[in-house]
Amino acid sequence: MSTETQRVSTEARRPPAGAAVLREEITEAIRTAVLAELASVGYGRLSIEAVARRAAVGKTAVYRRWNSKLEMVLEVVSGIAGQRLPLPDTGSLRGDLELLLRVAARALQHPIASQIIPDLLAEAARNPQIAETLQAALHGNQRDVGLRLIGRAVERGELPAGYDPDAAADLIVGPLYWRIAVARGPVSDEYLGRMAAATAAALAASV
Amino acid sequence: MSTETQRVSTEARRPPAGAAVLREEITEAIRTAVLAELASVGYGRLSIEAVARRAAVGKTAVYRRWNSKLEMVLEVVSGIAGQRLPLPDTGSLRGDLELLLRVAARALQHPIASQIIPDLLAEAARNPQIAETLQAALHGNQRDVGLRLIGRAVERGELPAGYDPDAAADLIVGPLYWRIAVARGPVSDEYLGRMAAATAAALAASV
DNA sequence: ATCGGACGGTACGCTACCGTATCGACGTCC
DNA sequence: GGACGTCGATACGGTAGCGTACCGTCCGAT
Repeated sequence: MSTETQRVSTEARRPPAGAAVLREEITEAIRTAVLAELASVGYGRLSIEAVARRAAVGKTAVYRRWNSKLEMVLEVVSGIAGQRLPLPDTGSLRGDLELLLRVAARALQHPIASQIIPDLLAEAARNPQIAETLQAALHGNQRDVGLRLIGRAVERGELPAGYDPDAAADLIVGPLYWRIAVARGPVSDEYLGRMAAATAAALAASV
Repeated sequence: MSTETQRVSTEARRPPAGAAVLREEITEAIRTAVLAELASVGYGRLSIEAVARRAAVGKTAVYRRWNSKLEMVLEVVSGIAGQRLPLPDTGSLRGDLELLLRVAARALQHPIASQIIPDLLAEAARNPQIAETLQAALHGNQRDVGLRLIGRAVERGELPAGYDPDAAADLIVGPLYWRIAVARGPVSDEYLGRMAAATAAALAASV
């Protein structure tokens, strides 16, 4: 029920017999509209009608793809948030951190993302479905990255073994998220550098 | 316009001539209802009618106090978030941090706060009025606390002078906020202790 | 050439809120 | 006792969105 989004076709879906498939261009227009609408009014106020209006599409076209606002939003955001980001080995914990922070900062500073992410995170506190989806898409990803990063540092001898990956993630992502999505302060290169140094020290100290 | 919330009486308001004042018990019932409603549906979906229903009060009573949902919410939340929290000097940076984290954790873990705060922060990204209010009430407060805390540490010689208070606030509040309000992980005493140690190290390293 | 299905558009009845107005009941001050 | 203002309650017309059911059109597969 939660994974089955009616009959979305990212590509496939064989035409049953006659013809006519859901047109991908229209699906894409709707996806874009969902994101724009999410950014401008948030999940709570998002309405199917407004999405259809913005996509310049009939309500019918939307309901043909998803049964509800929740289904629609889940499919759209998980498609985006599920992308894994590679994290090359820079040779040092400090370097890995700085790179990670830089990549994360770029992503978080995207105007649409910086509106949608806090909104969905807040909504996740009320809606288990959303929480689950974000958990799978975002946190899972971040935890993996954190684990890899720490694993390397342990191998290099920069950190002792036996680490709590969740606590590490808090230390790594927390300050940046606060800075960008909450306090909404400026994020300079120099700031990211200091942040990386601070985080490296924090990780080393939190055994 | 933004500071004048119609004619709210926290206490005063002299009866003009005849008599009959807005009854404080009712104002209080509405305030409670606003918070409960904010927690359960968020600012976006919050409706005056639902607030009145929950407070077991006529819509009239609400409109008599505030002209709009925005005014109402701003007055209610700033009344709560504006409370300054004292921060006794424990004698060491590490101790001050641990105490601060403990107090903040208690506040953030309150079930109503943990629903409302992320919601309003997300909404603040769209609504300048809300952003301004939260800025004044929350961040101002936190920055002050951070400044005091760092000032003491500098006096003690635990930290070098010339600190960016905003960056310090990111390091102090960020991880905890992420842990509680976003990742929603458990927060044990032991966790807070490790966090305080990590943050102290981070502060020392981020010159 | 025919058929099937997705398309935009429109209309439907229904519900929820909006913000305002008006009502009688009650308390409080003059 | 009279005046006044708040109280809950109810009703008002207006707007918005819901989810469904139809149109007639277009297009690709048979």
